Amino acid sequence: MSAQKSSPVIKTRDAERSRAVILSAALEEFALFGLGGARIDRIAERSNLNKRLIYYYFTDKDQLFQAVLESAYEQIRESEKKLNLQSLEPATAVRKLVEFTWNYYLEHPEFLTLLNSANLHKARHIQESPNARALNSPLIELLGEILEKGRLSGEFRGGIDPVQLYVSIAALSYFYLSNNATLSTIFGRDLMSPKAKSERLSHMCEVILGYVLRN
Amino acid sequence: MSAQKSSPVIKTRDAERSRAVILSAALEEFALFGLGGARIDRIAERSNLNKRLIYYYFTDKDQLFQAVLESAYEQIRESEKKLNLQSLEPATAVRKLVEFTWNYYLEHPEFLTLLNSANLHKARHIQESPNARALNSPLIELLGEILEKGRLSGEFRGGIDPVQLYVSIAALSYFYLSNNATLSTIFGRDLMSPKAKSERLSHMCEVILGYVLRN
DNA sequence: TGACTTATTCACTTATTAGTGAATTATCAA
DNA sequence: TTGATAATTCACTAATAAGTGAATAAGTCA
Repeated sequence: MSAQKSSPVIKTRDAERSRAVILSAALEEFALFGLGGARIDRIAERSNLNKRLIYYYFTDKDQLFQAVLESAYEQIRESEKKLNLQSLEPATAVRKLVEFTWNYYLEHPEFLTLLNSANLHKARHIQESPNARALNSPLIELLGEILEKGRLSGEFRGGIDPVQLYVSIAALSYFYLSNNATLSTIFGRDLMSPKAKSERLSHMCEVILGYVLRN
Repeated sequence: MSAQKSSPVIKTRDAERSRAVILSAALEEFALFGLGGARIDRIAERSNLNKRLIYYYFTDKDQLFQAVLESAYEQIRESEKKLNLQSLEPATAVRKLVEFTWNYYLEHPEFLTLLNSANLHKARHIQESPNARALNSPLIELLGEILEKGRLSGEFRGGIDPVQLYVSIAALSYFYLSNNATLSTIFGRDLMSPKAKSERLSHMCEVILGYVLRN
C-alpha cells in the first residue's frame, strides 16, 4: 500500500506557483476550445491541480478567462516594448513593425483564438478588467511619431491615421493565421508551408510600404 | 379548453420549410455563441419547432453546424457572382471588390463569427463537407485576370499573387469588424460610428490601391 | 374513405459540467 | 512545538445538454 509514488510530483505548497500553473493551463484550454468549449475539469487535469483550487483562486470560469486575457495582453505589450522603433528610419521602423506582428502571432497562436473568444463575447471580459485601459498599446503614439517623421522627410504620404495603419498591419497577419484552416482548405493550398509563410511576409511588407511610401 | 389559439401558428406540414427555419435559427445561434456555446434547445425555441426535429433533419450538432456553414458560403458566393467585375477598368474593379467585401461583412456579421468557429475547429466541418471544393471562390481567377490586364496597361505593378491580394482585401475588413469589440475598447474609440466606418473604407481602398497601382 | 408514409411532438435518459461545503494538510510565526 | 492560517483535496449537488424511443397527427394517394 505504501508503494513509492510513481511520479515525482512536487508536493510543496506555493500559492504563486499554483496560480501561475492554473493560468497557463487555462490559456491552453481556452485557446484550444474557446470560452464556450473550455472545460474547468480539463484545466484542472492540465495543471495537475484540484479543480476546487481553480475556484479558490479565480472564483468562476469568466473571471478565469478574464485573468488569462489580461496576462496575454501583458505579454504582447511586454514584447512590443522591446521593439525600440524610435531609433530607426521611418520606413525601416514600419517594416519592422510588420515583421514583429507577424512573428508574434506565429509564435503565439493562442493569442489569436483567445482574442476571437473575447470578441465573440463582445469584449465583456476586457471591459470588466480594471487594467483594460492600461492595455492600450503605446505603439500607437510611437507609430504616429514615425509617420510624422516620414512625412516631414517627404518619404511618406501625409494624412495617415496611426490607428488605421496599426489595425491594418495587425489585420494582414491576424486574418491569414487565424483563418488559415478554412483558407487552406478552400484554396486547396497549404498556407503554412515555409515557402508560403515567407511569401506572405513579403507580400504584407509590400502592401504596407506601398501604401505609406509617397511613391 | 377549446379557447382560440393565442398565436396564429401555422400548422401545415412542410419539410422544406422546417429545414430552412431550423437552418436559419441555427445560423443565429451559432453566430451568437459559437459552436461550443450554442444550445440545441435554444435553436429549437428560436425556430418554434421541436428539438427532435433538428436531429431528424441534421443528425447531430456538428452536422447541423456543417450545414449552416455550407449555406453561409453558398450565400456569399451567390453575392460575389453578381459583382460583374470583368466589365470594369482594373483599378475600378479592385476598388469595387474592396467595397463589396466591406459591405458584405457589415451586412452579414454572422458570417464572421461562423468562420471563426469553423477555424477554431481547424476547418474540420468544411473538410468533411462534400461541397467544400465547390466553395472555392471563382473570384480568384477573375482577380488574376484583372491584375494581368492592369499590368499590361502599365497601371498595376507586376508579380501580384491573386490569392495573397484576395486574402489581404478580406483581412482588412474582416479583422476590423470581427475584432471591433476589443479594438474599440482598447483604443477607447467607437470604431462602428458612421464616420469611423467611412474612414475605414477610405483607408482600405488607399492601402490596396496604393499597393497595386504602379505608383 | 382508408391505408400509408412522413413530419412532428412528447417524455425521457445519460452524461457532463459549473460550482460548493467541509475536511485535511502544509507552512510559518511565535 | 504549537496554534493559526493559508493551500489543497475530496466528495458531492443541481442544473444543463445532447441525444433517443415511441407515440401521434397531417398529408397523400389508391
